[in-house]
Amino acid sequence: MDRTDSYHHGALRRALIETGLELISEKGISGFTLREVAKRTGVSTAAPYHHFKDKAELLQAMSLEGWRMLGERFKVASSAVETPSVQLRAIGEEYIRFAIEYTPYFRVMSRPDLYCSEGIDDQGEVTALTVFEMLRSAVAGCFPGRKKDDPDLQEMVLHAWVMVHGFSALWIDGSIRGTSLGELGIEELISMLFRSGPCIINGPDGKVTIK
Amino acid sequence: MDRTDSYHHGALRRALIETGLELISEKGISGFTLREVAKRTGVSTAAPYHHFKDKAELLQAMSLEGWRMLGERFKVASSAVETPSVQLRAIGEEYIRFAIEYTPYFRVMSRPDLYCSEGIDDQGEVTALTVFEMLRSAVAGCFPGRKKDDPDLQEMVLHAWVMVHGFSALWIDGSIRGTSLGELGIEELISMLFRSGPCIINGPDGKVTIK
DNA sequence: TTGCTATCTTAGCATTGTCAAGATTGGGGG
DNA sequence: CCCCCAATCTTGACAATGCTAAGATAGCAA
Repeated sequence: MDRTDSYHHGALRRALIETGLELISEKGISGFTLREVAKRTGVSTAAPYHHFKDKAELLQAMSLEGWRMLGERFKVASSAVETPSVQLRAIGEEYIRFAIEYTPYFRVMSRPDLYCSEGIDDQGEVTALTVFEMLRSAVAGCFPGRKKDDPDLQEMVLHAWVMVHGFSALWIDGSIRGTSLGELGIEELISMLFRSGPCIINGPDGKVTIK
Repeated sequence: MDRTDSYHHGALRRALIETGLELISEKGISGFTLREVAKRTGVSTAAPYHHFKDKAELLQAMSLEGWRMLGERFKVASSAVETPSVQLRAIGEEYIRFAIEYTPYFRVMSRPDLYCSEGIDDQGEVTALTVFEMLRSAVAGCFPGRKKDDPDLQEMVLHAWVMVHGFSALWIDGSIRGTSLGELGIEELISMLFRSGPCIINGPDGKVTIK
């Protein structure tokens, strides 16, 4: 075998990340193996350790890249000159479409337990926080004049985040497909998610009404 | 060592499930190891294989038990003689509180990839579906007279599910704690989640308004 | 007691994460 | 032009893990 194949001249790091994502795409997170990644990339078992401290650090690198990509998408969606609420919706959709289109990234990003040892000053966290901030400011744009800690604003952020994340997680795990909702197409489900038809309204005093 | 200790006389299965949940509670899913479970239960490495085909089957058993428990909770919440919308909210809260109180169960339940090989006729699926059906009928109770495939009804089911699941997932992973929302207490967040303050309304034609 | 069945153990193999020590590469200084 | 050095990669090994085959042991029944 030609030995120069196994010399990536500084590009191994990149190659490992990409191969890793492919592997996850094929076999899921539990099928993600450092040795397999190395083998597929054409290097020895120990080669990855010259670029990543351990398996967790590779995963963290992939996650970090994912957050950066999602951040970029958010930025593009926000920069479109439209009303704030349209931007917010675009951002929400972006979250979901990212999860579907770049599922391996999303899978890693949603498993902080795999690479945040004590979760303190993880750089991935920072990027995730950045993305969260973008969502938050998108919501804030819809409510000009409200302070940062306005309850209504926080509520909207929570709602938005929880919805897009919940949907993404359930969808890529195939949980939705198994139910009666699975008969609907993905596009239909997405637009359904952002629609506001009848709605249960829970008053602060526990009073509940239906609009 | 007293040998009779290692003989569980038919109760090993139970013991393995419980020890397994403890392990997950301590070290998370990635720290869940058949050998460690066996050791903690006081049996040999191979003992679990007389009760479960493999690691996946143990996880499936735990998941199944979790879904049953959640189903029970749903039933209790539903049986309270109140208005349907109050019941629906109770069920939603139940989902979240279950995830918080029985986190190890919830972690397994949200990882179907770990025990659904080809996901076809998994018995765990069935129980999960049962629970989904309970949620769906709770929503349906709020809209009497609507057919099962009524779009509004489906929309509400989707909203409800996605919200409680999204919140639960983000919360137990600690993702919320890292953000500005993390300053709020869990009770505050939960009631915030079920409140309906201002709301972005996306018309079917793409028109967006804020209420 | 004797033998049967359910249950558990011992021993071992393949895979994986990780590390130590050595080999290989390519570019820069002589 | 050649040789050396730092970066990069490999070999070989160990411990932990999932899993299996073969044998041992417990408790029950006749």
